[in-house]
Amino acid sequence: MSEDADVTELAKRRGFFFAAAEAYGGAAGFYTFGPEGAALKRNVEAAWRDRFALKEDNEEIAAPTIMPEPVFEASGHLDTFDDMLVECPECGESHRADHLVEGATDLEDAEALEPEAVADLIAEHDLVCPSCGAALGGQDVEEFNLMFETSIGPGSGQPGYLRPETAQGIFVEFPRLKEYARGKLPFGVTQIGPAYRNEISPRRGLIRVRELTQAELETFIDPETDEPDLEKVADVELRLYAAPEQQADAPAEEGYQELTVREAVDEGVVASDWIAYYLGVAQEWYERIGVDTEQLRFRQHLPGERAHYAADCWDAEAKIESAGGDWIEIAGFSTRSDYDLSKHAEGSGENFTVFKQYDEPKTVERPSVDPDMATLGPEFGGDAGAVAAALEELAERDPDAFEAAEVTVEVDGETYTVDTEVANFEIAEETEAGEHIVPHVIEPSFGVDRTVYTLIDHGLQRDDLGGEPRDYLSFAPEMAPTDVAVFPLVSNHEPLLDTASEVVSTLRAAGFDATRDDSGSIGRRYRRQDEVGTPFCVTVDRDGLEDDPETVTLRDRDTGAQARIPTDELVGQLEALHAGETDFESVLAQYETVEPVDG
RNA sequence: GCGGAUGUGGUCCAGUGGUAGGACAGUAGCUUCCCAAGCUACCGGCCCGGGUUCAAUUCCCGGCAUCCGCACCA
Repeated sequence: MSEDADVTELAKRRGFFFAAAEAYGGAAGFYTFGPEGAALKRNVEAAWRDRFALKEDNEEIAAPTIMPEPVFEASGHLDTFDDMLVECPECGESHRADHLVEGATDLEDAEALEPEAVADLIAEHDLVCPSCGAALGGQDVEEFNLMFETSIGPGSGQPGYLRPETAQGIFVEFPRLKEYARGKLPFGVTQIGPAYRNEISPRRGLIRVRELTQAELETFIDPETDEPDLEKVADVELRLYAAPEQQADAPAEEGYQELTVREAVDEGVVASDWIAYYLGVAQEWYERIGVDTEQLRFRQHLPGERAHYAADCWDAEAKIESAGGDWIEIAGFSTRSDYDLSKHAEGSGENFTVFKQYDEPKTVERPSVDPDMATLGPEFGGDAGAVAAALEELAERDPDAFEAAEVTVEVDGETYTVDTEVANFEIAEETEAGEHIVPHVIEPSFGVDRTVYTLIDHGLQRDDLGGEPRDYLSFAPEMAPTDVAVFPLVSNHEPLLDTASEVVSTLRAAGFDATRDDSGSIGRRYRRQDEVGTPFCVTVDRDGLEDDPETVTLRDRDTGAQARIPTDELVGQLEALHAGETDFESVLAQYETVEPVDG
């Protein structure tokens, strides 16, 4: 992170990201990732997949981005994604109409009303503009649905929406996913992909966009028995900014609590063990991918801030210098309870439960009747069915009634008397092996684009090297768009060109994303790679060709230091560096170093 | 959506009622054996639409986009 370097300018010039469809004037809130940015994003996604799917033993799916309307009716997005705004005729400010009404009346869910009804309420209660005090009565209440609507199929078709979060694609498929998990909790399902929000006013480049990439994990648990393996992250240090501290009238820094995951749980700062667990996993992951942990914190949502589904929620926030030093949300960790699965069960009528086996089967006595319809039919005619049903109901409610010789039931005000024998009453012993429960959901949800932006912002450095200022991106080797660049020291000497080509081929065969550059001076080529964050450069020079065995120089991006290493040891060293098994210090200690010449 | 500012080669900027220049970047060549060197040449631009005008990149209107503030950000 560097104050005078411009992230947006670098991103455009070097192909990280830029406004989409600029040739046609563009559309706000849409960005294209250029070659460097797309590679960086791929690496972020791969690292996330490795940590949150592979290492956690969760399964990844790929659901459609468009779903039919009932999905979002059930999920609550159709209602709560609708913001009702009213504009002040005097000062022109817009306010949440539903919030104004809720503040002035007993209504708690004004959002569920029609806009016209809300406008009427505003007039009825003589509500005024909170900013300037002008009367708002008679102003139109406008509705903004933040979901992109489309229609499925020809003609008027079936209404559908682009998903506002990837999560719903997991929730609606729960009946299948639980089968795949063989009905056993806990299990987790991940998804990485785009989500769409028709923001009223996209701003600040990549930070608020209309199409974003989410990486989400839905962990399905039995809230009564399932515990996370807290030990794995118990000692990870977190910077926590809890709700009470945010409400205190003090600078943010004073409200921070630096606690380990274990301490956060023991002291009750983070109420849910599951959330604490994922905060720890996330902290480690952020360190791994190169987020500056000095610019990272976990902030608890204030009670009024939570999403419609969330019981408790913490955000990971990164401080972004290029966004004016603001803290921006880069991930959210929510306890969604059984909200989503219950809503989809209700909306679809399908089974969104899992069967929870008891440790010991329970034996219960269940009274039942099996009325002899051959007797009841002739006796009561068309009412026989209803009488049978009434007997069943009576058996559950009052089994003792069947101890008499006759039982009486009432159907539609009429009393029927039945011989107890005809009812075939008995008390059966039934064994219950378990019960059907709706799992609860713990959701870590990451914004991939914002993470990419954070890596660029935190990684961008400016220093002096060789007596000249330079900008470079200090990406972790695992994240860098290009793994290694190979240069012939000069471009007018055939053997150097040939050897450089061979080295590139060898590196590519070993799985590296290697690039080659022989245009311009060696210094210029180093700077080009520095600016896109390539961690290592290999230079083929004439001295090296004369060595036995042949050598090349290997340069470290951050320091410019160089080691002369045998060409056939290059792949091994780079693999170790890339995997974080060694660092450049060790490489320098192991080989002859090359003194850079200033100027 | 409101208010303000802005929109000129790839990038950052200057400038003009008679269609425009710099710096950096890029390409080719020469040079060059380790950190944005030099020389030569080249490539490349007035956001879009309408209006005023003999003539608009310039002035006016509208649109789109970007930045800042307000609101919004489930």
